[in-house]
Amino acid sequence: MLKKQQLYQQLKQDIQLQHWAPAQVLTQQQLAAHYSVSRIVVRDAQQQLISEGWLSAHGKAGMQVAPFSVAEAEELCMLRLQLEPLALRLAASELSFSQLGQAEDVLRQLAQQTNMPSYQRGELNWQFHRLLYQPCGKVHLLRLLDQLHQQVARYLGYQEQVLAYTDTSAAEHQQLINLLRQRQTDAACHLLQQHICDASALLTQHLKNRQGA
Amino acid sequence: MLKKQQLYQQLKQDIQLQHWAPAQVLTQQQLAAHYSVSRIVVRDAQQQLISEGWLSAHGKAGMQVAPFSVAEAEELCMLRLQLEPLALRLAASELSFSQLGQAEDVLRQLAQQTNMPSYQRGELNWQFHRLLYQPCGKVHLLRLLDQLHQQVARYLGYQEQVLAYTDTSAAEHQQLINLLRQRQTDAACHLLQQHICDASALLTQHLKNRQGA
DNA sequence: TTAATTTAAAATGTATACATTTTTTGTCAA
DNA sequence: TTGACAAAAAATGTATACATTTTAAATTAA
Repeated sequence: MLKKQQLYQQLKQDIQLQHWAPAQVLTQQQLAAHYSVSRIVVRDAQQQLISEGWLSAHGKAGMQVAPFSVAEAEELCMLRLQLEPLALRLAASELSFSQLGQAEDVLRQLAQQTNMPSYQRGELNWQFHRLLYQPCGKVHLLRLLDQLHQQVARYLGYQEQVLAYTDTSAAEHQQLINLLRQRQTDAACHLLQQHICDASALLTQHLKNRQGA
Repeated sequence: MLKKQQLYQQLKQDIQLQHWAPAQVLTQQQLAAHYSVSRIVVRDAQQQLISEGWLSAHGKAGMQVAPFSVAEAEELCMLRLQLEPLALRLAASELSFSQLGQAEDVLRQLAQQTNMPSYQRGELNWQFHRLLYQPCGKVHLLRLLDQLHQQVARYLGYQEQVLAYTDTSAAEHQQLINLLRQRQTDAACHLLQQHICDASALLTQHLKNRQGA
């Protein structure tokens, strides 16, 4: 087992779940002690997390957990809005019925297992979207979308129910599948755009309220 | 002086200039010896370059210089085509006359100093574009565009004159400035789109010819 | 000769140790 | 008290050393 990769995953998740607070300053030693690994391992993970935007170099000493900002959240949503419909458009003609079925399976999971922790619900939600984009075959685009999703996920604050998977969302997802199965690509892309747009508005409004409080 | 950062820059440039060939497999020790640093330093740089797509993990041992593929080049161009006009649109209303003047200065440099090595011409060309996007204020988008440009730059193969800065390109750049100065945002974005589209076509065609030869 | 298994070499992952830089603390003078 | 300067503590950058894994080689049996 590669400790490096383990620590990378763990640390990223801990940031995502806000076990390390936004804007908090961490030291290599602190993390090495906390996770019981040597500083070398911390450095490797740190490097990767910095270049993915989870951490930022903090002056000459220490690293800072990426702080929250409404502006950044809006930017991330904007990028999703720009790129996900593109990915879907490229993937649409390649999407096999079996793949569409797979995506539907994920939807069913979401609908049935209602007592799942919201962290997992978020993951499943992305898995659904990801399955639809996958066949576009653009590695850079897909990697980028993965990163965007993870960054947005930070802002969702998984303990909140407000932004969880709603009935409306479920219906839209099903409709998306239907459109794709009928090869109505334009309509599907448009629906997706609307879907992301709504989710973005919900998120940014929520953040603004929270900031005010 | 941080050796880590130095090596990162140097190694990236060496890959860009194809001193390390595409698809070549490198070892940490090899690089440590070649650049006269310890393996730790190599690891730090390696990690960063992997997550930016210059290198890829190669099985369990070694790293591979990202190979060339026409498909990847096309994808990178597509992403530029999707994102740069967006950045320009967001920046357009914020662009001050002084900033437009700065961009024009870069154009003049390109026009006058005709004996510049093509590597530097490429850099100046990007500097011009970058100045126009900067005021959009979207850090993720700008970082992304920087990375895209650098990756595309690999494919340009700076020794070639074919893809160098042409008169047509110069004229289009100037026209872009004029449109922006008159706040004709839509026209400017459209011109930019055309500009990138042409450059992309030139590049991919060139790659396809090269592959056939 | 060839295939397979064992053995040696090399490369990476990780830890520890040292050097340098940065930050903090503490003392002393104004 | 405050400000500046010096000393010490802490954190990071880098190197070396060790352990583990992976690759290559070599020896042996069929």
